[in-house]
Amino acid sequence: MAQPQPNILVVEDDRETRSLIAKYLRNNACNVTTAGDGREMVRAMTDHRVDLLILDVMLPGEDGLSLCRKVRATSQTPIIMLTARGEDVDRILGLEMGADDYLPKPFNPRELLARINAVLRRQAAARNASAIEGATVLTFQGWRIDFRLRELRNPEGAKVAMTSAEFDLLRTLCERPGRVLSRDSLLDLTGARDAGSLERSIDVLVSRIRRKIEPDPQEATIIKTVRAGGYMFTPRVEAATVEAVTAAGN
Amino acid sequence: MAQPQPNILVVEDDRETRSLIAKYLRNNACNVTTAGDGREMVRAMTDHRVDLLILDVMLPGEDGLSLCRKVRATSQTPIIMLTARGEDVDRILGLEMGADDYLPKPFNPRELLARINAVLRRQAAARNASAIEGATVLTFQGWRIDFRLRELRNPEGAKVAMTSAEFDLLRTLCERPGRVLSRDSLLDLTGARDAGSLERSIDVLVSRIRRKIEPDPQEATIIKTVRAGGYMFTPRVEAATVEAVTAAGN
DNA sequence: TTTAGGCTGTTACGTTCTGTTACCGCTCGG
DNA sequence: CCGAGCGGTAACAGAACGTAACAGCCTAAA
Repeated sequence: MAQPQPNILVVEDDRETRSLIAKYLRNNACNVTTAGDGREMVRAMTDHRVDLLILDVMLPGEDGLSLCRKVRATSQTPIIMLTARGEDVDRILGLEMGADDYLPKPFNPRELLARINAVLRRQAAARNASAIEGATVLTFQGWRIDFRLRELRNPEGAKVAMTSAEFDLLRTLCERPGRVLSRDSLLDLTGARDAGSLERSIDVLVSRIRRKIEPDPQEATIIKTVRAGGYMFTPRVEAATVEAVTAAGN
Repeated sequence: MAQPQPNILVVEDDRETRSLIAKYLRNNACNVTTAGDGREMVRAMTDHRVDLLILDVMLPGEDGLSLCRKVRATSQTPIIMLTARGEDVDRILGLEMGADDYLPKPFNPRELLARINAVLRRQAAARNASAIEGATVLTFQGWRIDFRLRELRNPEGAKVAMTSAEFDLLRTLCERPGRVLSRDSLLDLTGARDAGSLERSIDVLVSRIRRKIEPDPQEATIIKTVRAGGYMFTPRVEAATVEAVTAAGN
């Protein structure tokens, strides 16, 4: 859903198990990296983006539960825990709610794949839902976009005048950060399709938006161009929902 | 809306899971009470106000679905059900019983918090909407509009003269805050359609209203224009208090 | 009934917005 | 190094919007 080939990091000390899992997943449209312990895991996660973590509970050095908690402290990367025995399951469920799913060994690799897909799907849905449904205010790099008031404020808090079409496009982009959106789908998503418009009009709009929000419009950093692909909104986006609800309530 | 710290009651028999949820929520600006079964739940709910209920499906004695139904019979307290391992059956049952959301175990506490916020937000919005529907007096940004007396007062309390077409349009707009209304539907909603009038007449009316209520008519903030869409009333609208209605009425 | 005054929709004109086009520079493959 | 294709953006024209001005209509008082 998010992307055709999810990046999966397998953390498992037993070499044989590890390569077996990796091989099976690679045969099923996954990019797989492996790590034998916590240190290797950390290195792998700083090296490249990881979409999902498969984490053995029993590991040399720092154990899986502890690693799970640490990962959770800084990221929302989904985690599937592999437990040695069925009896441990309750303990893991009770003690460590940071994991998104667990799988008792021994397991059928097909089931692992099914759970991976389920977790990724759930996550994509949740992220999408929370962004679309609730949030009336999103923030990125200090900027603040308010869908309700249809206004944009820069990091200094000053209002930045946006026209309707510019606002709609920026909104569409920053509701889907990190995804490449084709000109075609942008026309659909902004509802500009009916108004009879060609794909190049998106380029012009992007150019006009960049002039307003990019520090150096010559070298775009917020809205990146993907050659032959479309555009991508790159900053991390966060919903300012909680503050908004609280503030609105009073 | 009710308050910055919502009162949440967690009903879950497993002590460890219960205290973990409670701890996490307390760290995230919630007042939490806990109960281990249905009886404790009822006692907690009579003791103090509960803004949201988190209800495990599997409970000793009366189960979660049954409790959910009973609560729904007498109150509108929002409910989030915790279901054992993702059985769709539970989900459907739970939603039919009147739960507002469900969450399959195991779950990420962040997700629980996100759903809590979503449910509370939804409820606040619904309550506000129904309050607006029946109200005879609405307020926004200190302004006060009284449908019965057909008068508008500014934040200083001074009456602002409105013609009846202006009043009808303003009323129509501020009864539907945050929604883009097309010129066409505005003609319908204000009942001006019969009077044979073109869509541009809405523009003129909006312009006249703005001159009376916008601080800077050049840059509208209360009634926003959505190009090729229509107009939107942006301020948060609240139904005036009962006392205020009485006072104003006499 | 007449008349004055206010309300309302229509028209017209200036302003702003937006899609289209054209031109130029860049990138990539050869 | 070249050519083809892609993207950035200035310039333009058409559409949408804001609003002043006007004329028809209604109401109320004389």
